[in-house]
Amino acid sequence: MPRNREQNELMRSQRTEQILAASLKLFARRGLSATKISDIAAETGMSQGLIYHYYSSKEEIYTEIIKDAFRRLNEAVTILKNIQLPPEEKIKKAFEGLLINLEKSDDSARYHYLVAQASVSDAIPEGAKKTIMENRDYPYQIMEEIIREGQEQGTIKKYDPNQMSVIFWTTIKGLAFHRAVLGNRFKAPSADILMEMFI
Amino acid sequence: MPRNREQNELMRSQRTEQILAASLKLFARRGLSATKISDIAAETGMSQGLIYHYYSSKEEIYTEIIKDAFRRLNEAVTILKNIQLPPEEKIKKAFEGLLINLEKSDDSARYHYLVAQASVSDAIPEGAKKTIMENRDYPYQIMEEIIREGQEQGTIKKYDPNQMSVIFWTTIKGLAFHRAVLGNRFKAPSADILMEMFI
DNA sequence: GTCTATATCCAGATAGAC
DNA sequence: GTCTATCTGGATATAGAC
Repeated sequence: MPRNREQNELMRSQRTEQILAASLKLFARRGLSATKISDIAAETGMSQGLIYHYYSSKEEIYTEIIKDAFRRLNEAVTILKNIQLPPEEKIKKAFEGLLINLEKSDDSARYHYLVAQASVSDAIPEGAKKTIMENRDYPYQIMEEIIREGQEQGTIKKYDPNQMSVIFWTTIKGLAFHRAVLGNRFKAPSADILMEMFI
Repeated sequence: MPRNREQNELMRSQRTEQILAASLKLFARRGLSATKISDIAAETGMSQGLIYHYYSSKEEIYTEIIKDAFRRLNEAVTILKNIQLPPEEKIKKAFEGLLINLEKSDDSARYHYLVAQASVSDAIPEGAKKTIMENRDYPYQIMEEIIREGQEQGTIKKYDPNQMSVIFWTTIKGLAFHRAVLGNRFKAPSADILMEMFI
């Protein structure tokens, strides 16, 4: 009994989802080059050959995941930028949202950590490198703008806004790290502690 | 003209130094498995064969570097533990010392970042894994003790000391990350911003 | 779409000359 | 101690059957 077009597309998207999810997990834990296609196959329960039916190389999978990571991050950052709240509350909301995600979602921490790793490494595919170059400054810029605005209004401490933005994001990356080490034993710290640096 | 024993030992230690330095740089940037022995050879200017004269495998080099990293870190932490200063000033000194090192020394950031990476990865040699397991809690414990003491004396803010210790170290790791990305364009933030969380 | 079998290539490690 | 040449294993990617 032949499948129709919708069924085929559904299957295809399910398969690619599985591959991407398994690969994210493995790449975050072992890195690109220590992750074997056979690992991805084992993790998804597919054969090695079948992986190649959907992606032409390990690098292509990796690049796809990096793009996904920035899609998610940029979306969240843009929402933050546009939301109607005073600057100091934006920062609080951002911390809280990020920390909650970090605590409850394995994948959230994995994305953060993978991007961090990929940003440092020069042993990554060209496509991934390009995506990183094009996107990496955006979150820092937006946070810096928010901080500047708050400082003008007198609600945010008057340290160098660029430094403060760097601290905001490196704190998150550091915690994502820690989460990656501890797995779901990780308990996110209170956002209040972090907010002491800003208000 | 034959060399005497001291000259041989000097040469040996110079060679191993070179290999370790080059490997630290490469491992931090690309990870263990993406770093080839031929890369290390090229970076040191030695032949591939010569590397094997000093180390029996890539894993052995890696394990050695991880041990070095903890030797240095533990030494610094122990000094901090024993130095005669009130708790809040210990924390300040610790931040300042770590930030200055991060800014001026490539290797300092590399060690931090490499340990972070190694702590997450399960694709590392057994020996390295063991070293990490045995040492990773020590810095967190000491910092937590210092914080507890300061809280009893009323000089440090009264958030959960365990969370505060985690934040202390993850902040450093996050900044080491950032340093690894930016290289020597990195400008360390003021320790005062970070101290806002503690005093 | 999916699997098994296989070709190819490349990195790790060794051998042996100097 | 150092180099070049080589062996070997394992991972990527392909081919072809079902």
